[in-house]
Amino acid sequence: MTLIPHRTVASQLAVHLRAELKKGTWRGWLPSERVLSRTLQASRNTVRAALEQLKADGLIEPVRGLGNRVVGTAKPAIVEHQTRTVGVLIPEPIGHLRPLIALWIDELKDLLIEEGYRLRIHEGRQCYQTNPARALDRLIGQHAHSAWVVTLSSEAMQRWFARRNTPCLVAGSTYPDIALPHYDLDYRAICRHAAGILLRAGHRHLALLNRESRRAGDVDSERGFVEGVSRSPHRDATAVIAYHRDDVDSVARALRTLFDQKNPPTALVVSNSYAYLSTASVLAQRGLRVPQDISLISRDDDPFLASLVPEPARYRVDPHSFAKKIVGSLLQMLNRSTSLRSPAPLLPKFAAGGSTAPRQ
Amino acid sequence: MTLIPHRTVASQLAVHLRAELKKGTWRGWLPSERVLSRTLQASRNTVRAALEQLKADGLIEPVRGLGNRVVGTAKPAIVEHQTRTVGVLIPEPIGHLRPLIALWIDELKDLLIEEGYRLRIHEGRQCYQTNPARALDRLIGQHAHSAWVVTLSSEAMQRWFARRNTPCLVAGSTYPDIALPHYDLDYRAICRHAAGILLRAGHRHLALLNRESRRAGDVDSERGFVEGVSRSPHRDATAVIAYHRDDVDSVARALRTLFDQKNPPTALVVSNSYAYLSTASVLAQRGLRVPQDISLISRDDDPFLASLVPEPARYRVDPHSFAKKIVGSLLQMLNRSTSLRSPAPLLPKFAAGGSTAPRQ
DNA sequence: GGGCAGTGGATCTATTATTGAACCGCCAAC
DNA sequence: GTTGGCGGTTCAATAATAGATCCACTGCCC
Repeated sequence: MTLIPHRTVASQLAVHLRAELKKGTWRGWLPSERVLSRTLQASRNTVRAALEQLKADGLIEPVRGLGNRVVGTAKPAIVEHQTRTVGVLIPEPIGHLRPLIALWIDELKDLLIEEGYRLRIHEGRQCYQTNPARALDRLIGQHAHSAWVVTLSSEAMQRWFARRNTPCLVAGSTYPDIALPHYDLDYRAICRHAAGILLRAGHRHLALLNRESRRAGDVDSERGFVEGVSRSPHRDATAVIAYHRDDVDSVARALRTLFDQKNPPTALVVSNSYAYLSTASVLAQRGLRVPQDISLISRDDDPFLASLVPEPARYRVDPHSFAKKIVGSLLQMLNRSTSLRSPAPLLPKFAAGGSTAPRQ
Repeated sequence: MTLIPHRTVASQLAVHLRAELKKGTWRGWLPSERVLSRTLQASRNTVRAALEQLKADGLIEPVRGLGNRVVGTAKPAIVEHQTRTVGVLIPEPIGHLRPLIALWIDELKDLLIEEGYRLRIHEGRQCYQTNPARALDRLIGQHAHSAWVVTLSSEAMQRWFARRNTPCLVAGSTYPDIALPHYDLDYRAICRHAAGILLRAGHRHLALLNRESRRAGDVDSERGFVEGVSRSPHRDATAVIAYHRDDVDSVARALRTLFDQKNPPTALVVSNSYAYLSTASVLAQRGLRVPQDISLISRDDDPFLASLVPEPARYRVDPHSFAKKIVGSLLQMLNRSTSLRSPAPLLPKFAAGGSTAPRQ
């Protein structure tokens, strides 16, 4: 599999070269890249990719016009015997997270074990507060992981990690001007699409039920949702956004404010599958029926949604492929093969379900 | 460095598979190509390319419709328990299981790694059919695990394992005359308790929505439920049991037969949290309100239930302590220190929630 | 006997790694 | 200064791989 770096030719060459260096085959300067390319039976590009890894480890130092100088031989031993663990930062006990998140973290654990890494889960509620610096300092200082995977991260957390050179992968979206490697769903496109679906079904008063905390993904959602409505040909279409926290009551409150107004929405996009459950049951208590009285779309997926009647229209994600992308980026980062580009965000497939209907 | 492409993934896999074959990891038949592709993290095409090399070496012999047969019957290597792995047998992909089950399997994985064991998850739908002997023969024969953990097991499966001396722990209840070590919740006590709660609230027509498959835990539930009603001082109390499968439609059908009869129940115990979701939403569609029109209790717990309005009355379980019990029994079994007694079944705490009300 | 789920066999497309070849600016030596 | 070799960069073509979809075959269950 090409995503796993050590299976690529470049990484195999890097391993080989590291061994040769350690043996002391070359002192002073490496053979030129063109020569290496010939002796190692690989193209110069591939050799260069391998050399890049050695450079990142501080073993060699390329000098323009001269060659690759051998620098230090002490380092690699330390690199080898490093802990080889990866930390995952989550805000709550894993049992409280959404099942889909638990699933991909689980997959990530398996994939990393296969690669010789152990995954350590850190439930650090303090790191998710408004000023996380102290908590993060302590946590990251205490645990010498090879890399960190940060889930559900706040802007302050992302800024903190961006300032350090701790290897860090954001599982989720990043805020506009933060240059951290990240991987997430394309929430902007999702919500734009959801708005389009509802508008085409004849709805004109749409609402987005969004998390109050405004994580990057939520901001993107909002942006996409508003775009979807404002760029539509329907000039009479309106978009309202209501905010909720993670508890049931706040969802109920948000719904009350939405539906107690004069011109209540006829279609709702819910940004979170737990909130979808709350929404569906609160609407049922108010005597509103899905989809006859109101159409619902869930932005997030979770296995339990399949047990609802009607089945929620939602954007389906495969936790396995999500975990694979994450682990791919992670290993790339751990092997320092190249400077990491964030993979393109994932655009999940829309499953129509039965929770939307044309406006009556 | 040879010119033979040692560097392609396919060739690396071939090397790896050759080594595994020599070790005697698989006897008789190789795992199916699709399974190999998953465990080896490579596409089936690549796996097939690797298998082709083994075939050319005469190590395996593919049989259409059956699998890849191991030919070179060198010798049953004596490396029996060097593997130090534990197999978990589940009927569906882990993402389809209830989150709570996924959670304790996850915990189990962590705890076992700490003990030096690897957990291998086997999704064997065939092993859950009416006659699982063949599928089990093949699965258990193929994988030389130190022990097996069997979840959601049928009676036939338990009998199969009881006849062997394969170390096996049943995660769940056992059928009456089967002497396998097991650990589960005390479903009999739970359902007896649930019936008592509803009777004390004035309900007289109770129903239990139970799984059709009648696993041991479901049988216990039924027994406890009937006991709870029949032993009550209320002579006019009746207990009905309706059966459903694991799909939403069958739950809807079961509910229809319950509520279309002349004297419908006013209180319902649902044996499964997914079925609880289906039940709640079907009732909402019929215009019945919880708890005003009907009281509900969920026998099983799952995190997502907390997002429902009203919050379901249910029996709460801590997946961590459940996993610890399982791993405790398992390690006792693996170390063969003493003959294993099954730990006492767990009686979880009742959380009242808001889904029950006195009969109007 | 038919339906069904699982198997290897085969094929297709999209993505990615790798190749092989340009060209650039830099360096030291002639 | 010129020259040839060096690393740095880019590019298009190619090979490997992933991932999906069919097929024919097998055995089990109904």
